[in-house]
Amino acid sequence: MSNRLIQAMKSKGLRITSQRRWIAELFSASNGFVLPRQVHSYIAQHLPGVSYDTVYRNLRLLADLNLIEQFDFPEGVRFKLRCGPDRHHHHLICIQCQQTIPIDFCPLEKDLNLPTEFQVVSHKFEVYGLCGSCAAS
Amino acid sequence: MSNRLIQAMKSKGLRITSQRRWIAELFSASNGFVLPRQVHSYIAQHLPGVSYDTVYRNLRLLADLNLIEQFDFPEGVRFKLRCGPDRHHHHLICIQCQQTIPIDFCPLEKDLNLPTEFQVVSHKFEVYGLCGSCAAS
DNA sequence: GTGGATGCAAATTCTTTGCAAACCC
DNA sequence: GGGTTTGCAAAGAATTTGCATCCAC
Repeated sequence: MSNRLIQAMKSKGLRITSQRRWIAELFSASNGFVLPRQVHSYIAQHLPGVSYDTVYRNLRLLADLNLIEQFDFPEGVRFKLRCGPDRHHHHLICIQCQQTIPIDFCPLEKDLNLPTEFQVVSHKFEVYGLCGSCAAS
Repeated sequence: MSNRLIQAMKSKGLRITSQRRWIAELFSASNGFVLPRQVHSYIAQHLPGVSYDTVYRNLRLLADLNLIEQFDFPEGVRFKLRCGPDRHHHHLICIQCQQTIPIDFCPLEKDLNLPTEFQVVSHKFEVYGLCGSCAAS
């Protein structure tokens, strides 16, 4: 029950309510991107009566604290547990199940030949496709 | 007045209204990402009384027809003219003025060492930062 | 003339906010 | 107990839809 997210929340001084415990539970069990409404219906299975805005507020809070990662998909915003600070990496993202698979390759480590006057601040690199199990089915 | 977007709209069988002419004008004059409301206020300067939903509907339509590119920024969705079919490329994107600068480098042409069971469908690679003029000011 | 496009208004959906009651520490 | 968090309800914002009128072809 004391997963990484719970620990991180504690260290930020947040109170560990049952709602937050289940949010942490969900993100720890999945490495994919989920929609706010998916989070809410998951929590509601365990805590009937949980309000949508509590879930939403917590997702926003966790994203602001940089504990989860926010990502804008065409169907709307999705969240996933932020990867540990171990090593910079990117992801393969399954377009079917939103599962993510880390990859080590980073384009910015290559010789990009960028115009010198452009000051790089950040970058985004993702590969979309079908993961092994989604491709099989 | 007969820019690429206008031609593309004609070839899709769309009627060229003055609203659409100004939308085409805007996208042809800019290589950056613009918000729907920016598009609307630009059109409204030339066509007072143009409705927001007409602009919005047309942006959606052009995006569906793949003539403009939709992109989700934190402040909301933005659009820009789709690059010509000349050569696959990526962009530097200025986080200040949303200007884009094409770059030839494509990570997928490199040796990524992806897991073989993953079927790649598409990819995204963008570099964010400050363009020359924004960095100077 | 006719079907597609527009403008208006209202409906949906998504996201945010205020506040009293409930609960964690 | 005290300050956070929650649930409810309502406000805002973004996006979509219905429909009569208008206009490009």
